[in-house]
Amino acid sequence: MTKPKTWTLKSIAKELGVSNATVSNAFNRPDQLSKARREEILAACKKLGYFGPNKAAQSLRRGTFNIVALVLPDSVEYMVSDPVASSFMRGVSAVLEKNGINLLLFSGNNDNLNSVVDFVDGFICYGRPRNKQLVEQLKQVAKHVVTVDFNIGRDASVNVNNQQASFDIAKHALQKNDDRVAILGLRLLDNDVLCRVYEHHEFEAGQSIAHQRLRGYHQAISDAGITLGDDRTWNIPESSERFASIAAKEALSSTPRPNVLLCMSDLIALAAMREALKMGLSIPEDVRIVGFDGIDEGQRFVPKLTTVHQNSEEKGRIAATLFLSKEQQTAEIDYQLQLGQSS
Amino acid sequence: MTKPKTWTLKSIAKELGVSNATVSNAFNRPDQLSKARREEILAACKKLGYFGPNKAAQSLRRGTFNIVALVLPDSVEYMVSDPVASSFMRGVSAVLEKNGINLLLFSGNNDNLNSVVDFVDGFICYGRPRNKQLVEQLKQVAKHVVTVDFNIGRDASVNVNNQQASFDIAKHALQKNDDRVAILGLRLLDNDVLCRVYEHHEFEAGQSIAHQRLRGYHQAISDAGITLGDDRTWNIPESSERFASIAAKEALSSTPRPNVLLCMSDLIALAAMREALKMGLSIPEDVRIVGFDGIDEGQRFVPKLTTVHQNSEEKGRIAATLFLSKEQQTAEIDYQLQLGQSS
DNA sequence: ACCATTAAGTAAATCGATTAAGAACCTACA
DNA sequence: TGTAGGTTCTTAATCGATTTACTTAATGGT
Repeated sequence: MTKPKTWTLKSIAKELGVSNATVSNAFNRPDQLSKARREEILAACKKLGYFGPNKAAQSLRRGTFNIVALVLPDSVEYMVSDPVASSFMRGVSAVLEKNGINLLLFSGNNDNLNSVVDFVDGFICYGRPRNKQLVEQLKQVAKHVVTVDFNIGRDASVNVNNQQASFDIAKHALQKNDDRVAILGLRLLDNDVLCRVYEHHEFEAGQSIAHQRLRGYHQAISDAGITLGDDRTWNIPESSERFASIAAKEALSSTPRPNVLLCMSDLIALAAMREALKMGLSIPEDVRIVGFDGIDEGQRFVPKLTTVHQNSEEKGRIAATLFLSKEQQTAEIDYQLQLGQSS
Repeated sequence: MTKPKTWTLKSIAKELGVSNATVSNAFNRPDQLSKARREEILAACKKLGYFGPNKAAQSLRRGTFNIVALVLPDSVEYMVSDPVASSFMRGVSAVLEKNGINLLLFSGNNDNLNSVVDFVDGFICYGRPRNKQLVEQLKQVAKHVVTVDFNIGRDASVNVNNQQASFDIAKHALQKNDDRVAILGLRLLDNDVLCRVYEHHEFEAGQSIAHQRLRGYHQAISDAGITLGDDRTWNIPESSERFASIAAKEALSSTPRPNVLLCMSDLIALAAMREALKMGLSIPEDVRIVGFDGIDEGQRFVPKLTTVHQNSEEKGRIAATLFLSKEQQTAEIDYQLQLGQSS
């Protein structure tokens, strides 16, 4: 007498001659019915092929979804390609998975949280999204948010002290006050262009990661008694080999030819090293190059890359844990200088 | 007079003095009401801060969700680490993103589709899941499925001819009939152990990628007039450097020392090359090593890796496109031998 | 003036569940 | 015997929307 080909709570209840509530309780609240009844119902469901309450309906009613959206700074596509970002994702997913929570990838290219906000429990936001609207929406409509590497004054956040770390690595790279420094910056500007940046009034105040790191560099440079030329900074729109190579080539052929290259990511630094070697320069004699992130490939490269290592995976784990705990706090993550032969 | 702090279709309708249906239509079916009414309503909603129908409720009613679950062969964690897998993901996400569809990561460690099946439009399944139950459930309860690199006789699938490709690469690697061959297999067995495999009766019939590739190897080996020793096959449970190194070291120190190493992934092949070099062997003179996948790092390694290149990103794009088109078909993907100096 | 057609909007059923409130029955204790 | 308390189960409201069938009014043709 199996009536519907796909069972619902209601049809099951009718079939078994009990009320809706009883079936629901059998699945959710064992204390609300007798053990005998419960087992009888569960057995019948299994036999009929009803696998339990529909999650979509359940979620609507309960207002919880068992899904968290990971807001990426860029397209999902880009995210998966970036070793640092995927490390972070690895950490996040490990924790969520253990807790039976599903992970939804939300592209930073979207301009509206709206399309997902109604069916997720909240957001983990990895880096300040380019789209300012997203930030506003996170503040206003998100049920729960953990931000990473930036802050919106809501719920929790996890950060690395980018400015301090950049200061440290730059200080290490700089040796004499006649060093010729150039900076290969990652996403200093909002637009997507690869360009040489001459001036940007937001630099000293901006809260993006790039701006924080830039301030660290600037401080170390001025501490070393060096004056940074106003055409010594490049903006690379994304951490990809293609863009980085072009910028590096340009920087290394600019006058005066830099002998110190401060790179805002390891991917950029590696591309720069490849270009430098291709141009016949030796590292670190002719040019010292330092990176940021601490990806594996940097340690395998010859010469080994000098960089700031941040444990991205740990960062992901902490972000996810913070999310689940619903605590309201700011966690600061450690970093370490990783000294190689590139500087 | 803003009554509720969070608006619903109903409360908005009451506030504006129109019916539920009219507000719904204003958002979804412009032809059902006058232009004037519609604009009036939309403007009012914007002003009051109602961002449109709740997606969770909408989904429940409509039965569509704008979410597709990507079923991974392993944990999300592992997936993000594997360059081939992330390439694939990149392709999938690029297409989905363009179509406004969200991507949910579903770990292959889950033993039950149940937790997500009710709120996704379907599944893209990357490689046969270890968990047989998952396969059964995909067949039975999924609204729509596209399988990749395996087949369940439902909806669509996309495949590479693994057996042919493996045959080709092995044929290329083998030169004389006294070659001493060893195979570093990836996930030949269901369990998670790193081991030397002496015999496994499913090998010749199995449909997993590993089994297909193994058959290709076997065929090339026997075509070359070589008899493969029954202790010349290793099982590596996941494509990670750690496991691969151990297996490679073992294989290279086994007797008779192999002079041809057939590796089922580039990651494995690279680890094997590192071990071989560490042992003072020269490549390809002492040992010829070939991989499978065609990842970037293989092309940068010295000596350059000889491998089968499969365009994983394209594979992802095709899988996603197939999913969206809802067509029922099987697509076969090209591969190319990529000849380096490692064989 | 009459009927058919179209446009604009509404009432109410429905998607598939959860849960507060209450009914029916049983036990136990003074 | 009456009442308090505890189990066990049911009724019905609710979550936030979509959509079919229907009402009403306006238009037009003959």
